[in-house]
Amino acid sequence: MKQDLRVMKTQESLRNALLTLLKTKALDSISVAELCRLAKVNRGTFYSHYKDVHGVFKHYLEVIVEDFKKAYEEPYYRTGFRIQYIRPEMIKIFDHVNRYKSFYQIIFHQKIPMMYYYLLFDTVRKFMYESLENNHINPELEVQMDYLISYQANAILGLIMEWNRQDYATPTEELSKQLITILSINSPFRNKE
Amino acid sequence: MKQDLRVMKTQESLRNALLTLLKTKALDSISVAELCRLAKVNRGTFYSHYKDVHGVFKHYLEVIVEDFKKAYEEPYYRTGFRIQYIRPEMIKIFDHVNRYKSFYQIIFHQKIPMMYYYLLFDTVRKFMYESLENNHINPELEVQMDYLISYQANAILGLIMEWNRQDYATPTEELSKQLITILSINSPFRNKE
DNA sequence: TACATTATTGAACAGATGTACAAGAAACTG
DNA sequence: CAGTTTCTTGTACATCTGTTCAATAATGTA
Repeated sequence: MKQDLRVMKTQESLRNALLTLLKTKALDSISVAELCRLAKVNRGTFYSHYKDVHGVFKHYLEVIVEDFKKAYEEPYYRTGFRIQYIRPEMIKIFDHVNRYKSFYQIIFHQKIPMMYYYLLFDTVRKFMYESLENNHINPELEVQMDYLISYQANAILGLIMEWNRQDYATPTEELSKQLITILSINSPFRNKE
Repeated sequence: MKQDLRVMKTQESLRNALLTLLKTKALDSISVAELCRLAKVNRGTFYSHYKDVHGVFKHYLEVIVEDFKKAYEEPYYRTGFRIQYIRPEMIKIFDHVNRYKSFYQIIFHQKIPMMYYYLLFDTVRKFMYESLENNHINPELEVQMDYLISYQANAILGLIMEWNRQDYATPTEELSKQLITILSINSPFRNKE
């Protein structure tokens, strides 16, 4: 049983309308009414498909997360996460973010709800979880996986947020070089000795 | 020139009403109209003080950030950030978050705008910036301060978010122990060898 | 205390939200 | 192709938003 043609038409129309509106105004300033007017969809119909405008936007995020996963899961990544190999892995991620920066700018915006951030956070966490499993590291250390993963995953997102804050001025190559340097620092705030 | 008494009364009334409403419903479900009804403040008056309900909530966040800073800036913290001394520093922060967890639960909620997260992020970044300056580390390494700081600051927030996700089940002592262990791992995903 | 200043109120407005329901239109199914 | 199912539409309603404005009340000050 496939999708009803009318449903597909309605949703596609709303998605196109959102893309059009996003060219000229911020996501959080787009109302359901405005979106429906442009898409020529009855407002009642809208509410039978989505809860709010974010519901429509979420569709794009799913596409992006899909690309994110693809960028990450290419065969040679499965080699692990050792520091000397981190560059080719990360540059792919940074390339991905760079490719979709117009969306990341929206997602990271002050007025946008945390839900999108969590989607990214969870995606990165899942990647790291798999990496850690494959490499079964530090069984002697008493670290709760969840904390280690959340620490590392959010650190990467912190890097990307900084990149976003600087309007993606840093080239991806430079960014991954920065990451390598950061990772090579043993303890984050050690003194020189 | 001090504040007008009427202004103070209005704002206090709105703040109290918000606290009352937060006991029974989520921040994002509280409308300006409802808040004003409970506070017995004219809606027009509301808009001459705040832009929306978040404007009122922000006041509490300022109080919390103030406490955060106090928790961080106690004299002996100025000793630096070396790994062996990180425990007493961090436990204070974790204690702070634990003390205000009902607020952090709100801030970290899916539907809440990123603005509060940025406020935390910026606060932690500022702390780290000062720590790094005092300890003038790795001048030989070519790291852009901004990236290093955003990486580290967001990593800590990742830890706190994970704590929040687990409903603050982990005791603060255990959490700071986890942090020490994580920091002691040289590269985040090194293989054992 | 009297006066000038400033804040609050109430009312009104156009537009938005979220929900409901009957009537009509479009799509699937045999 | 006909019939049934499902979706969309139009309309309506109560409530909320954000803004404006004149009238009124409270405050600070000379």
